[in-house]
Amino acid sequence: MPERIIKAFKNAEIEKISHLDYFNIAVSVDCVILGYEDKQLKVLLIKSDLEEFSGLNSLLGDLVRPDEDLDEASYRILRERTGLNDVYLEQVQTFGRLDRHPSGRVVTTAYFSLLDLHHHQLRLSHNDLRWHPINKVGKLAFDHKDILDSCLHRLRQQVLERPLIFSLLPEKFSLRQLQEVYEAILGTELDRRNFRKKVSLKDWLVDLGEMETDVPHRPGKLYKLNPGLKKRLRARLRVS
Amino acid sequence: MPERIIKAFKNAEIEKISHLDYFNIAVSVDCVILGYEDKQLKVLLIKSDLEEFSGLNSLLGDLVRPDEDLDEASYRILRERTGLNDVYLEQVQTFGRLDRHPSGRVVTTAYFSLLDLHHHQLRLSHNDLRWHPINKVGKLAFDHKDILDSCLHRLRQQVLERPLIFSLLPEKFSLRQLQEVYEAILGTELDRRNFRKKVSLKDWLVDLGEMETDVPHRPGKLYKLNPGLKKRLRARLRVS
DNA sequence: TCAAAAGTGTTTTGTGTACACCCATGC
DNA sequence: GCATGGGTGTACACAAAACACTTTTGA
Repeated sequence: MPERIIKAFKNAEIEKISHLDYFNIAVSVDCVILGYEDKQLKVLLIKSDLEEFSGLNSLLGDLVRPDEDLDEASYRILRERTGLNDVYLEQVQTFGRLDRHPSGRVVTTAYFSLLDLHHHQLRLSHNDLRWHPINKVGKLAFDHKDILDSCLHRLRQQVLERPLIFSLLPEKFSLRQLQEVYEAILGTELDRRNFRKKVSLKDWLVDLGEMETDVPHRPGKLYKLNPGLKKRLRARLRVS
Repeated sequence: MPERIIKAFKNAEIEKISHLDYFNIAVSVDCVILGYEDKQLKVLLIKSDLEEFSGLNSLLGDLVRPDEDLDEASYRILRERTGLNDVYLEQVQTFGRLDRHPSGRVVTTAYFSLLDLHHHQLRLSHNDLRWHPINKVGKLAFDHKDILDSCLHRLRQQVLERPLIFSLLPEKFSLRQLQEVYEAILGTELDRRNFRKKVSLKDWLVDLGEMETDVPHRPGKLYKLNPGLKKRLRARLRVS
């Protein structure tokens, strides 16, 4: 750890231990990358390449570089792993248990991200990357199950308040699709009439004047997210 | 940074830069320690001892030691600064801007803490520690104003949902005192009848069968926090 | 003509808010 | 007896929840 930082936190005890190799704490970010498919919420996981966790999956993370912000680091991971740039990302919590990483002290900040799993630009970086239905995620490497749970908890808290959910859908979608995404996230069934009423009271949607095609039943109207809200989402993100 | 960690995150680019001195990122915690006095919410600040911020106040923080958890580090700061051990503490957010610390790269995790400013065990560690009404906090050192704001935002979000507020009060309190704390936190006035109705519907309070004394008006009943909830608060904390 | 989902309104229930009067105490 | 806050209940508005039938399309 650089001398200047130690001096800035002037403290005899720190000076004593600061030169020990083990004093350094590594900083990483882990991304809970969520998508939606087959009426299920899915999370992108990779086979862990650590011996200690052989056979287990883990979230996508990396060490934070010295020249990048925490937010930037999580955007980088997303970009490297999915090829997507323009996605929703939110910091959730930082995990710092002493024994959370078998190779040493690593403090990690968790982010969740919502994206359209069928986006034409989506290119998974690696064969060992797979989408897993969140209801079927078993044991994960590290404390990644805790991280996943805390991100899902945050997502459930926020999804009714703020128009996050649209990042999971293609640009054009029907009200049924939208409702199914909510049901997948919240794990409950919703009443169709009440749902439509509630959504129509917010200013979230724009009627495209188009209809579904290729459905084996009466086609529904198609909507898109109110373009004014996209900006607000980004602005909100920048605050953190 | 230890070799083992670099190997665990196997990545050619990291290996290249990992031995540079500046690669190391320091990890700190900062505590927004809140108390309540004179119908105002107050935050404990200290005069910054960095030249770059001379004349400014800052939050209480310290580097995280290699052998302590993030949560432990924030408890340690609290203990060192106030002498109090048994206080409410919650992690809020992690701040990692590149230029947030003038001496180098420091990523900090923010916690807020609620305590009884008149607790008999409270012993401030330092003469430069002062309680500042949150409405009169001006410019702070580092990004500490952002940190304070984000903690206050979180506190306001949570205070109606969960029985956090009692940590700010002495063990015995009247409904008026309780209402005044809510008003100080939320920055609004509340209707007394509606407030009492709302509180009585929750299971938060136990009627002590005692009355206020030494008040120049009709004395009110005294209450304490339902003891069952103290445990829940601690349990909740442990999760993070 | 059948299956599947679209689309639409009313009633009930619960919750939040506004508001006014009498009571107990200290001075 | 007056000032101060304690203690209580009711009416209204709004939001959430329950609930059923007709319509449109493709197969």
